[in-house]
Amino acid sequence: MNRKRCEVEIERLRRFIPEKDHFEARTQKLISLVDRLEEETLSPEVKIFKALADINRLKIVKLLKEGELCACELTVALDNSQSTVSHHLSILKNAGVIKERKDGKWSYFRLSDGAVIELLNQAKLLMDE
Amino acid sequence: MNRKRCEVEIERLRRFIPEKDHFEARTQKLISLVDRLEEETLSPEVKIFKALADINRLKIVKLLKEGELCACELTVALDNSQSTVSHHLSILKNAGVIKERKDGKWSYFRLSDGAVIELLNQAKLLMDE
DNA sequence: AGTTCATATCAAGAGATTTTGATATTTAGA
DNA sequence: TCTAAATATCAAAATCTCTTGATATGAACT
Repeated sequence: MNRKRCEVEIERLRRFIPEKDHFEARTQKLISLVDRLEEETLSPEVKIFKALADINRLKIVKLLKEGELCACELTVALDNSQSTVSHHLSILKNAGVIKERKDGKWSYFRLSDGAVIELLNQAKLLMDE
Repeated sequence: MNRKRCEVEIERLRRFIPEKDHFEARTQKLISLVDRLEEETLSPEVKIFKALADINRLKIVKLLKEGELCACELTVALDNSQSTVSHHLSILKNAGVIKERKDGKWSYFRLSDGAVIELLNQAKLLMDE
């Protein structure tokens, strides 16, 4: 969002809003808010939400709430192909939602933080409301 | 996930795990967990995460944290086309993340609940960790 | 060393989402 | 009633994401 364009737009919008002072305040607030929204800050957040925005990955996360599981157990549980599960696990790991521990030929996964559970709880709260 | 297939898999896995009793307990737990994961319960949650899994929609939500804004203000702020913003707003509304109030020819949007802000806070917590 | 199993990676196809431009709908005001 | 503005909707193109099947890698066991 570039500031010049925004100011041009303010001029345009100004014509349609009766209380000019109030409008002035609104758009000023808007401009400063947009300026503070940096894409670099937002993309790790998008990554987390993207990671949770899939039914298979959400199932994985819910299974891991109860404790550590290996990739092979998750493959059985989800009834998906091995490569699909591996792909989903890498997306979750990449987003920082889960952590991996290797033991011989097995890979064990666990939730990386209690914040994940809180995230799910808040989503449920919003859902039920 | 069907139970019979799961039990066949247990037989297969049993051969690779030394402590049979421990394994038995693990897989039993796994079976009961999977049985409790219903797709119907999970999809509204997926919908919420999908709604937040886009940089433009996340920007909208962050702008709305500070208060109500109309669609035209959001269009200016996001520097996107009118139809794109309208589309993103309808996805957020549909997921229950935002609420709409119509006033004349304007549509004003606001976060539907404090849970949305908490959701973002938890994501940030996870991100920073 | 050779085999087997667990997991990762890759390329291709199927499917979903996002953006765009055009066109509708609704509301306010002349 | 006519016009202009705000928003919604639609179809098509562009872009992602998911799944699959094939193959690669690396650990454990013989």
